[in-house]
Amino acid sequence: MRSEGNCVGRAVSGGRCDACQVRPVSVCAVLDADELRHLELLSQPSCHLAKETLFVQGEPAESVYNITSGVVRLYKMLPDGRRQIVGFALPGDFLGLALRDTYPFSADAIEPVVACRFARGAYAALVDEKPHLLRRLHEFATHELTLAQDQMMLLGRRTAEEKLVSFLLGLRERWAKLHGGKVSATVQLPMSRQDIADFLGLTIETVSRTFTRLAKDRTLLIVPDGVRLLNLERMEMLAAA
Amino acid sequence: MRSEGNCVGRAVSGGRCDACQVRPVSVCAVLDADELRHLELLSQPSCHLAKETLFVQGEPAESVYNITSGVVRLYKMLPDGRRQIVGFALPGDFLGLALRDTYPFSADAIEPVVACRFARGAYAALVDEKPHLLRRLHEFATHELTLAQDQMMLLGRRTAEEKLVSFLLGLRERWAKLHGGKVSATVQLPMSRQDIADFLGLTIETVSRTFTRLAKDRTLLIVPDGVRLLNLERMEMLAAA
DNA sequence: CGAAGAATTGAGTCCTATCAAATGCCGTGG
DNA sequence: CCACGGCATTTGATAGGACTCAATTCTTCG
Repeated sequence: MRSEGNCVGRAVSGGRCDACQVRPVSVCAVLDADELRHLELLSQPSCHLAKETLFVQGEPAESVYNITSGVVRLYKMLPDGRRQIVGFALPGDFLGLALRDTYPFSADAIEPVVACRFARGAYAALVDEKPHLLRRLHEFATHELTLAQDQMMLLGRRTAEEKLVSFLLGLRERWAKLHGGKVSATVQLPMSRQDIADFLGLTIETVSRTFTRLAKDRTLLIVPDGVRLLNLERMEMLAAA
Repeated sequence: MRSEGNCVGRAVSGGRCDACQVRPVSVCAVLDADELRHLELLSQPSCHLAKETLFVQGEPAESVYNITSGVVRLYKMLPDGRRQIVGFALPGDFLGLALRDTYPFSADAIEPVVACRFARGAYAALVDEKPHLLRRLHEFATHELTLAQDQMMLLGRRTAEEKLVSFLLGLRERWAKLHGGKVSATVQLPMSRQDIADFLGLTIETVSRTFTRLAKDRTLLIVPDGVRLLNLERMEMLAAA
């Protein structure tokens, strides 16, 4: 039982690729004006409230999504309730890279999310006739794979403190790319402590304690909805170590 | 300092796609006879002794590889020596899916390995003119991504026993695919205990103790270079849990 | 047969998890 | 405006699973 994710009122996005803020960093960046017009015809704006589910692991993958704003958590669950977040999708990210028939993980909006939604079949057909689009999808997929392998290193071999610091630096990097390369000392954290814990393979208590310790160190400052990084050098040491 | 990986004597493989045992399960399965002949011209047989390094993380990616026999470990290291194995490449697997300019991880042969090696540039050029080959690479990449995400769940949220059992069942599945779907109760383990530990985010002692416990349980039997699964039902319970 | 590496086993410790309680935050409604 | 309730987060006390260090034992192979 969840909303279909249609935007209230008129189409907010999806019909307006030429004005799209995230196009340069998203899959669509490789399409020319003609192709964009074609894409617009296929796209449906899709808006989601915070905590709303976009799709559930194992369900038939009817749609693929291009996130235009907001953050989405992607996760897998074990039958006993243990959860592993496999990634956070930021604006510009694409959900459904595999174009497979069922979703390999669940996804829900962490904050209000706007996305371009496409019927998977139609999108796959477009990809079939546009090799450069396929090429782009492949680049995105292999980039995701690299991130996943880095995360394996993090989950398997790093301490709680290293995990948290690496996470913050990695997120900072991703926000910077979205903001035209401008890095900020403040890292926005729209996700909860529990989400962070489930991403890093820790408990919420350990995440909280580690934040507190780093704050006492003056390594960072906890601010509303984020952290301000005070000692970048030390953090980069910890993340590299 | 490592051998160039040229096979001793005449070309053993790489020039004989039509006789290739792993072609049906590998990337090349989508190529027709003409394309295979073209591919043969580009391919260079590449043989590697046990423990030999194929390539090192960060190096310029001169070659891509199609494994025809043997097992390769793929891993990342931290400056202080901690290691995370991000995957084991089996016959049919492709190394260099991303076609990027540097290798994102290191690779070495666990046992004697034979592979088809291609200059990355030439292979990329071929991919550019054969969209169905790109499509195939993309399928492989997204499959790898799914495996990586499953591994994230394993590393972040499973206990030592669950990790080991999931690993054994997963490997059994992969061997079965290679052997035409015939599953065997015995799982070959060409990798060392240390390799298994570094794949599962454990220490060698914990791996060893967990094996011993499962053997005392009569859940499995430790045999030379592998294990025989005695209580599949119990193992599947543990892996699902 | 003997050396070297791999694997196992044992004892003790530590990092992170667990359980529990207190505090902080925020939107609602009196 | 402020009290209240519900949820998120922090903090505290304790426990436990996996790690570390150390010593055998088992394999392999010259």
